Amino acid sequence: MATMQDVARRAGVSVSTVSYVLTGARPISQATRAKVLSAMAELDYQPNAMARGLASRRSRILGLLMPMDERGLGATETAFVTGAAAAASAAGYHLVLSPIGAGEVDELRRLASQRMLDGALLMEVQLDDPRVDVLRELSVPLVLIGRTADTTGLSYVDIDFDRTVRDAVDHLVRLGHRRIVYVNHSPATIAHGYGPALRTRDAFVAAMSGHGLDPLMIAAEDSAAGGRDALSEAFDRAPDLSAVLAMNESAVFGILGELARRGLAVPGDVSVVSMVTSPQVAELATPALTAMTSPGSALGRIAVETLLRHIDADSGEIYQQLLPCVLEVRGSSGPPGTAGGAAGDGPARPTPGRT
Amino acid sequence: MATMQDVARRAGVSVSTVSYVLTGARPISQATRAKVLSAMAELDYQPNAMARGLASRRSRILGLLMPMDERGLGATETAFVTGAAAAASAAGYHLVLSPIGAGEVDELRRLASQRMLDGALLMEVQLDDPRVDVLRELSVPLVLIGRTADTTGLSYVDIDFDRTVRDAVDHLVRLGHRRIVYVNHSPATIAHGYGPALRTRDAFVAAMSGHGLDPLMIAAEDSAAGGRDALSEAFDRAPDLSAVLAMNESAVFGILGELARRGLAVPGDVSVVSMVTSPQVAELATPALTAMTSPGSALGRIAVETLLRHIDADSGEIYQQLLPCVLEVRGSSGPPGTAGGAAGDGPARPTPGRT
DNA sequence: ACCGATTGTCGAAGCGCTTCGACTAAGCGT
DNA sequence: ACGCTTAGTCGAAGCGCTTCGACAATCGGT
Repeated sequence: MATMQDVARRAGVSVSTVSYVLTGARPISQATRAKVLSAMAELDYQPNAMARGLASRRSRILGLLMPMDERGLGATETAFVTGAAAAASAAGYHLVLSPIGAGEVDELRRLASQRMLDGALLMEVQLDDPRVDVLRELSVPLVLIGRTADTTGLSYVDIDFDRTVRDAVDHLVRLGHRRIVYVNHSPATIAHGYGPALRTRDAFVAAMSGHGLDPLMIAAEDSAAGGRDALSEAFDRAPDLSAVLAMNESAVFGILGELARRGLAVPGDVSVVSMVTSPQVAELATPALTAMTSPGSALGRIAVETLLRHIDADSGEIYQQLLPCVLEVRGSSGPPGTAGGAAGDGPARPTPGRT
Repeated sequence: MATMQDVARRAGVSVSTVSYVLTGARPISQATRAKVLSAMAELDYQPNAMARGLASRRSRILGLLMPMDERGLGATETAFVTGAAAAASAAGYHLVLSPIGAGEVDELRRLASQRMLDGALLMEVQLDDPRVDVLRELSVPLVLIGRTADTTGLSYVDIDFDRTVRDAVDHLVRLGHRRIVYVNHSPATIAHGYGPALRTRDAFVAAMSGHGLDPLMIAAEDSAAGGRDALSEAFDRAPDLSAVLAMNESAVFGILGELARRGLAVPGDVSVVSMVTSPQVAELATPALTAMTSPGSALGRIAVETLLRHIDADSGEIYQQLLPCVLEVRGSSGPPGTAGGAAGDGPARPTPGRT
């Protein structure tokens, strides 16, 4: 392992000069810079991260605090991660993921108070997230992915649920649907104040009302069984329903199963649109699901850029940004009342869309 | 931020003594240790990771190199990660995940040659994985999750595919099935030499032969459509088939869809068993899938323990370990030829055009 | 009672880098 | 011509920790 000493010696300059070449903290002449760079290349020099971190009090590490619940990560999350990692890498930072949720605050405190993190991105943010307090206390810059209840003084990036729901409803209404039911997360989740569930609920009411339609929402457990039950309830309360908008990725499969059991065709009898769903999951269903695809990778990039802005210009300035999901029409939505016909991948009135 | 100086001063000892208390590198009397510890507590002291890393040439960071493909992470992977993180944390190490696949070798080289990693765990190992070469060259200890073609001198932990396939086949045979078809990954995947596909193929042949049965394998594309096609092919080649064993999580949903389309009940007409599938995914199907559940969390723990053994006793000793998936019987498997009656969720059979 | 080993502690020398102050040599306006 | 800023470089002082050698004190064993 070559050190900076070696490079300096070989280039015939002092170590501080080498350092300045690397960091750009002071002007260096073209000639010197060239000598230094070629010495580095010849020695295959790589700065030692620890030494650099110690001296500069900057680790060049960004933490991505990502709870890993049992149910795995959707493609949305992985897209987010890769987007974020690419952005970090481009800026000369490392992005390290740590499976730290609102529960494991201790581990976070360890990480942060050892001064390992220059900043942090929080995923799966709770309305009242203890991780925020820990990081603030240790004055580690942070950016939320999602939103806490009180976002004053906090930067975040999040999905624009209002816009997303509105676009989804518009899609169905434009196809001719009037009776649309919204299958949300479970009552418990809603009662617990889970942001996306609340925001989409309100957005759904607003969007439907805007079209002069009656907004019917049903809360479903996050499981296939929950979806089946939700669909039954939906038919009880609105026998004439022709479209389902589902927030709940697990329930969607139950909904489809129950629809099939009742001998109803998708989208001939009932159209189904899934929210915040990755293309990969959408393709699992038969027919493939028309869905609102989340802007995972863009969200990741923006989050990192925002965090970096905080880090190296730590004015108290804050940035709050929302990105909508984009509609991708696949086989599960079509005009109402065309049972037997429009099935499959049929011409469901293509809509421009894609990330 | 309190430093070690502060602690030493407050405890009335030298810094080296404080250090020895922390690292245990030399014996310290009970009395002194107590003084030091209480000084630490009072000052809320946390050692600075960078300084420690620089001085000791050990970062106490383990890298988990986890490719993040577009399709997201299964529950198996997340269980692995949490298991690994817990084990690392218990040993005083940090586990950082880096979305580094066989493609992004440069990023890995950066990470490793900056001496940031004390060791690495490689997920999604390819038969000939360039990451292994990079790490060896930089002499970073590593443990594979999975296996390369040549594992001499390499430690790994992996799923015991032989045992897993055998258990799955035994389950079906014991239920009375004779005609069992194995739906593997795609021909391309197999041709490319993907380990699990090859190993399960061979294990399937062995297991079936052991029962005096004819081993029929079909390679399916990794998609719902691939599953549908595979099932059609299966019926062409074995009209009397009564059970499907599927390796391919994406294809399973297509298989179920096609079964429903043909008006065949699961498990009344055909039993379906899924391999290496998480409970969460298994529950998505209707009926829920009987599946071989992978030992994700245990795998993670063992991998970390193995890696640590390498790190702090770097004899050339190697460890190679296999863990089987365990059978979890749900609704999709039952005795053959009991259409209408069988176990599971009951009459899941009518209705062309489900899912 | 004396030796060698062990236990317990300290001071000091780094680990490989950044960064501050100092210095030289130009370049500028006046 | 004068001081003054700016570009370009160097030496040295750390950053907060680990670890080595030294040394005093204690402890059997004979």
